[in-house]
Amino acid sequence: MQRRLWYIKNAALFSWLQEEELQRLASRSEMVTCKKNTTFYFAHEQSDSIYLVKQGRVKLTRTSAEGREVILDILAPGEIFGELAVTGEEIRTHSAVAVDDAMVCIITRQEFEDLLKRHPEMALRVLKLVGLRRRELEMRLEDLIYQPVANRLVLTLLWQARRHGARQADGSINLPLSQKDLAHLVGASREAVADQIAEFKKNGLLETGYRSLRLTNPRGLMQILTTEVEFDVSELLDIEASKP
Amino acid sequence: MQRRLWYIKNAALFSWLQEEELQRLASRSEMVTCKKNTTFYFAHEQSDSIYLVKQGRVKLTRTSAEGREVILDILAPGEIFGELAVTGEEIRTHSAVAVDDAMVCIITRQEFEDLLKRHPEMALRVLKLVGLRRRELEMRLEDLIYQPVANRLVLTLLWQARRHGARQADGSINLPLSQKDLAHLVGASREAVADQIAEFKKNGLLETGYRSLRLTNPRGLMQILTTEVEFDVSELLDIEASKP
DNA sequence: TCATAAATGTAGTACGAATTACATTCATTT
DNA sequence: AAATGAATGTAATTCGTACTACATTTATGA
Repeated sequence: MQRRLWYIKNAALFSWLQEEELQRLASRSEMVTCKKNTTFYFAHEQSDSIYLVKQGRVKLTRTSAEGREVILDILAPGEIFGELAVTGEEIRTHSAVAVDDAMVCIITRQEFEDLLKRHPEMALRVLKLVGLRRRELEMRLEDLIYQPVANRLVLTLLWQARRHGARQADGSINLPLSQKDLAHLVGASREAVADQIAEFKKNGLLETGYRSLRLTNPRGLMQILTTEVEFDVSELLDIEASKP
Repeated sequence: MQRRLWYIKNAALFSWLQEEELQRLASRSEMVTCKKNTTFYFAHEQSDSIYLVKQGRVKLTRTSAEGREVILDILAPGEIFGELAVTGEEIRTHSAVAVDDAMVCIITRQEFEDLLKRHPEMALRVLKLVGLRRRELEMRLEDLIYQPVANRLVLTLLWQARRHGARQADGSINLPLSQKDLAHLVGASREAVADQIAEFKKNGLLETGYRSLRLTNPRGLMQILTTEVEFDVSELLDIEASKP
């Protein structure tokens, strides 16, 4: 219970609430452990709860009838999902898979809606969240239409690096991602992604591991874009933004 | 002023407000005419207002640095856009073009935020709107990755038919859309779309006109999908759902 | 009303990326 | 510790669709 409180308090969406509300949420929420690689949130089920990631990473996916997967996002502790339940979504359109052993906190939609009623500011915050994710999607849609796999891959790598990358002392960034997941994030075949990775490796931009990558030269990866693409990606990599 | 009030009252997002609020909105909003094919809302500008379409159709687009266009949506009277301004968007990511001679109503973000504060329920409604559009985007993202142009085109035609199609007495549906716009909605080249249209025409599924299409057999178009795709699209065409 | 620009129709070519097919390496489990 | 399955690396082939290039039709406005 104390841990639950701690986790809720540390989620950006809830941190601003008064102690009393936090207590209430903590006491009314459910805490669940999810073993690595298990799906614990299923599309086509009733959209009746909101989830908060407490430990481990969680992969949000859409799976087509033919079994083809799109990864919408990979969430880190402190992030929430399932929030579409309060936007009129009756039936879930996503599934969620634990990428690592994970822990999530489940808040019923009812409870969350009550919270929204008590704190109108919360609706604003959820609105910002949904809006932000929508803008991200619009960007990906555009890239998907107009960018070749190489560019999309770079964008995805930098995006993921920013969200989950572990910065090493030497400036390289570790990314715990399989090529398959990467492909589903990029919207390309696993092989096409592997080919590109091999290419980048040859050019000294990254090193490969089992279910992981190591970006040894993130800045170099960025160059690939700026020569072929016109938009500003510097915000994707906010590392060492002010170096001599 | 009376007309402004009438228009606002007839927008789903505002219709539930009390007369007093409607009056207030009407008096504080600005009404603007936009000639056909003019852009009147620009990406990269400050996100400082919300728009309501009153007359004509409005095309919402994203344009890349290289000038490539994606059409996010085509709006009809009563629909709003620019609502991302209240989701933390500082700078607009869309542009808006009048497809026909159009009229729009402009509400400042400040005014809209005040409205949100006075009516917490409004935040919920905007949330639903943004959430709905996000879900639509996710669907398109998936289609873009896994569906060939033919299927995406059919889906787009049925989607647009539902939103803007003028049903004729004989059951056919008129779609006022150029092939170029269609291509930008589908996420394909103009030529690829033209080829598919020619194919559908040959099979008696539609007829072509200048800047317009006529779906003579919407149900037949749907068949194309159900044989090759697995998901349920019947909701896209809610016409004659209950026929003998 | 004629000129100009935009939209449409079609065909050929080129290219990117999916698909198919394995061989190899690595992790997990019993 | 061996066995099984997953992840990776790579190559050959096929396929879809973008690109290029016009010819034709239709609208628009000078």
